[in-house]
Amino acid sequence: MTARHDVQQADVLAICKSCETRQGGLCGALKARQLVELAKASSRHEILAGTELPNDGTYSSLLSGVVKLTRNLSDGRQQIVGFYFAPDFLGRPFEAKRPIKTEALTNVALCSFPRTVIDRMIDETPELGRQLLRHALGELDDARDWMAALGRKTASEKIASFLLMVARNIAASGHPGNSTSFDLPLTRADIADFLGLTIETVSRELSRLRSDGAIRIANKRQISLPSISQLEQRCGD
Amino acid sequence: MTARHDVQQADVLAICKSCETRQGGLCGALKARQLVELAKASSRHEILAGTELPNDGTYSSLLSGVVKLTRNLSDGRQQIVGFYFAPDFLGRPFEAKRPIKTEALTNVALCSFPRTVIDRMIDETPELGRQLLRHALGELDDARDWMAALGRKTASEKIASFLLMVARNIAASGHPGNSTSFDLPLTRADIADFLGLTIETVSRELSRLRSDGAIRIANKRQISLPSISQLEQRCGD
DNA sequence: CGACCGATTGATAGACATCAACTGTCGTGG
DNA sequence: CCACGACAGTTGATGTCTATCAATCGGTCG
Repeated sequence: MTARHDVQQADVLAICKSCETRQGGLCGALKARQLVELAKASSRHEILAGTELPNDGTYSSLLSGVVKLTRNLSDGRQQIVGFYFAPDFLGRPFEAKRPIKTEALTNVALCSFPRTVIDRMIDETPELGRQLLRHALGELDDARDWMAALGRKTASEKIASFLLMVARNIAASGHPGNSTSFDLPLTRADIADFLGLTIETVSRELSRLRSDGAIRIANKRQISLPSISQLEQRCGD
Repeated sequence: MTARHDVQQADVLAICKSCETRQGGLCGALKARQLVELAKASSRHEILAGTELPNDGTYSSLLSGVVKLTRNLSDGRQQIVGFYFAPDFLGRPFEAKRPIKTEALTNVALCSFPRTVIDRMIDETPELGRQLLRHALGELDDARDWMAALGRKTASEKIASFLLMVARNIAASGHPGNSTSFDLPLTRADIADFLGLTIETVSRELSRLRSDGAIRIANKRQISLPSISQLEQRCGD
């Protein structure tokens, strides 16, 4: 964790520049003066894979890595209810109705902001509040998409949809448009907990997709999608 | 639909008073002057059961009735991804990533506001934007709760959870604390589409709950829950 | 090396879906 | 008034998808 009270305005702007553009405009809603103020109040964190993120009210930009949100039933059954991929934005103002655990799937780098600073800026800049609302609604859309998948898709459609979702979020750019490859940041158990399946079913369906030629698998975690459009056929929607 | 350009300030405040308190403070965030302005721009609508609600950007208070949100897969499979019960607040700024259909399950009464008026008031009153964000996050919590149910609960747990959810939202008040009764505003097909089951399974599980004494059913749609706490045991969480 | 963990694969079981028959209710029209 | 069909719902017989139980494999770490 690195404080930044010493940085100069020019430095700050340089630091923010790289993620500002990628963040879908969250910081982009701010005036330069506010950006400087925010950056000065920000702090960087590195979090190891497997660590639970504190659930205080702070907001963070996810600079790198993948984070999962899980909800548990009383007897230990687990459901992953969401992911964050860099460069996404984490943070939950107001407390949730139900406990949700936030955990790093990979090593993670965060740029965190105290809640008080953001809250004050919302008052000064309604556009920032609008961005937060837009972001929350985007998460809501995602959750509802996965509700449809969990309720109505077959195991194999779930897997196909899941692989495409991951690919869209972390696939290395520079691939020809209709194919891609990436490292899965999840274990089979995590995939199962996300898709409402067992690890055995996940494994079987991945194997089937592989033998069908729809995907290639190297070393368990490295996935290639030779034809994205072909995989989309298998999604059910 | 009734325009209200003629009403006086005192009338407006009287009209709003009854729902303002119930709405979890959405209009409560407004100053009296704004409330008057908003009420003057508002219009009442009555919508028949089974009708699809227009997906323009307008916001509405749901004064009475029940509304469902559905998402469809390409081959006709359907998933209900949310409900609105009076007195809730409907309205989606920014367009959704995926098409979602909004439909009245019962006859519905709405008090609608043009988007432009609300948007301007957000600029004037950041607290209103905060309320909208809080509301969206509440919907997100609900969606994630149902993700866990869809992915990890058994059919019978899903039914129990569903009945409790409906009861909490529409049960007539005045019941002794641990029992309640209500009319289901949904068909078995709707319940199935919400819980990711078939109508036959829904019917069977309802019958089983009835023969277990956990619920009583009169005329297919009138449900009594003799013991809420006993039903909560059957929810899995 | 042995223990452990993630993953794969096989055999079997079970929960829920599918197919089908039937009931009761309602509205329509002869 | 009753016949008729349409529709919501229930219940039974059977099928199938995915879970469960179990064995095995490869990699990693102490």
